[in-house]
Amino acid sequence: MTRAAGPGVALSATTIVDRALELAEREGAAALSMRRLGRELGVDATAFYRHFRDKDELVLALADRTIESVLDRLRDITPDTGWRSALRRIADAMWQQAQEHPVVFALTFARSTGGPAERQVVEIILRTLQPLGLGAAKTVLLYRLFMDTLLALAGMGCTARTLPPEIAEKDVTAWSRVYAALPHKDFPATHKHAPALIGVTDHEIFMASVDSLITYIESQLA
Amino acid sequence: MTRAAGPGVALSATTIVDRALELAEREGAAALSMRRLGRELGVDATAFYRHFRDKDELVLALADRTIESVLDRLRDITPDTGWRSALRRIADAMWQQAQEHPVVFALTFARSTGGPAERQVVEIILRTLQPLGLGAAKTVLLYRLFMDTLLALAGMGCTARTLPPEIAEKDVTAWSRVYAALPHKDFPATHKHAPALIGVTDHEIFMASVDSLITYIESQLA
DNA sequence: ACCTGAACACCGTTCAAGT
DNA sequence: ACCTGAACACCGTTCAAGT
Repeated sequence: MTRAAGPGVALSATTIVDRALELAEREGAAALSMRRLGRELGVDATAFYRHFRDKDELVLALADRTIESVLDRLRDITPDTGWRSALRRIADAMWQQAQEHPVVFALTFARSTGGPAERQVVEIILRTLQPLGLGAAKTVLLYRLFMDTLLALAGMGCTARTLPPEIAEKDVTAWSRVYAALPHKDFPATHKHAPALIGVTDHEIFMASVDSLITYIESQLA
Repeated sequence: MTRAAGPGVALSATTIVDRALELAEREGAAALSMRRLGRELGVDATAFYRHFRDKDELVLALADRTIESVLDRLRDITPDTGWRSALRRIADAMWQQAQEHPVVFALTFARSTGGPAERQVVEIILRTLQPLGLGAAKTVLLYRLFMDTLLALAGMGCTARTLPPEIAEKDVTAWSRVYAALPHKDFPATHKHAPALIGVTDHEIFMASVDSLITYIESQLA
């Protein structure tokens, strides 16, 4: 019989999320189709609809699953952890999530799952900012600034890194092909800085952003 | 005859970009299909392939087209414009681009077009940062930090705003439905701040980010 | 030189039928 | 209660044929 995902393993939401996560990260977002996932699970493509309303619900479930590992990395943050270290640990955990699950991160960084893991992460970050005594309006603005900036930066990086191979190639080489070749005459600044620009890594930028955000929050304390 | 896009208007790359841009922004990314675009232009879906290699090349052409209006808004920046005002004008122009062409912005903010408009914008921003005398390494890092942060923030916003209607609805209401309803007992910080969090706008965040980036660049001058 | 249209190999999703 | 499989309404792209 070819019905189940394995001997004695009944199809369930958890099994589907497990396999879908592995499939997406292994073969890219394009491979995350119902027919492909059904093959992976040994069931018909449409069996899926007994467990999820639609594909988007699965994608959000994948996101919440990857947020669980973020949550694990934040467990040792206590009320005694300084807010700077706490924010750095949160940023680190987001960066790691993006590196480990770039396909799902690219698919969902602009979304809200509303799931259990996401809720807990939100609570932890708000608890970090709350004691700064900035007042409600400033606290929520800085929360959004911090979260949105880092989610967006990491998400943009994952989007670029997980483009279909042919397209990714073209994009990555845009700087070395076109920008490095621009003439000094009309593009003096680009001509001068293109070589160095190619060398800047996403991680450097992300870390500079964390520094910049922490500096900005400090400036708001006065 | 139904061959041409209009009386005397032959099919050309420019005509295709015009119509595709209008179609995408009017009806969303899902409407930007070859068959739909062909109908719009009054030609067969596959006539397109006489003018572009593939759909991705069209998408990048749409991006470069929307960057032209950014360029127009930066024309009055001169060597005499202070770097702070210049960066603010650049940020404003990017924000406007995102508001006017959210669908194309969402599709391409993580990409490099390598096109003529993009090249000129890059040159203008590098010319703004170059005179600060930060040295090559710091100049390129701050260039990437400034550009990537603002592109990513605006792009994430456009992605959220241009989701298919059913999905967008679910996402937008996640905060008001789930977060505002979390109990004080387990989620005291979220319970307290959820109402205010719902009210923070993308534009406030974007402007706070511009402030934060300029402050950070200032701190690097010392 | 450029466009057509059939065709290929895919999508997400619905629904009646099976067990 | 859950899964199957045909079917529907789509995709992007290729290629031989038309003009």
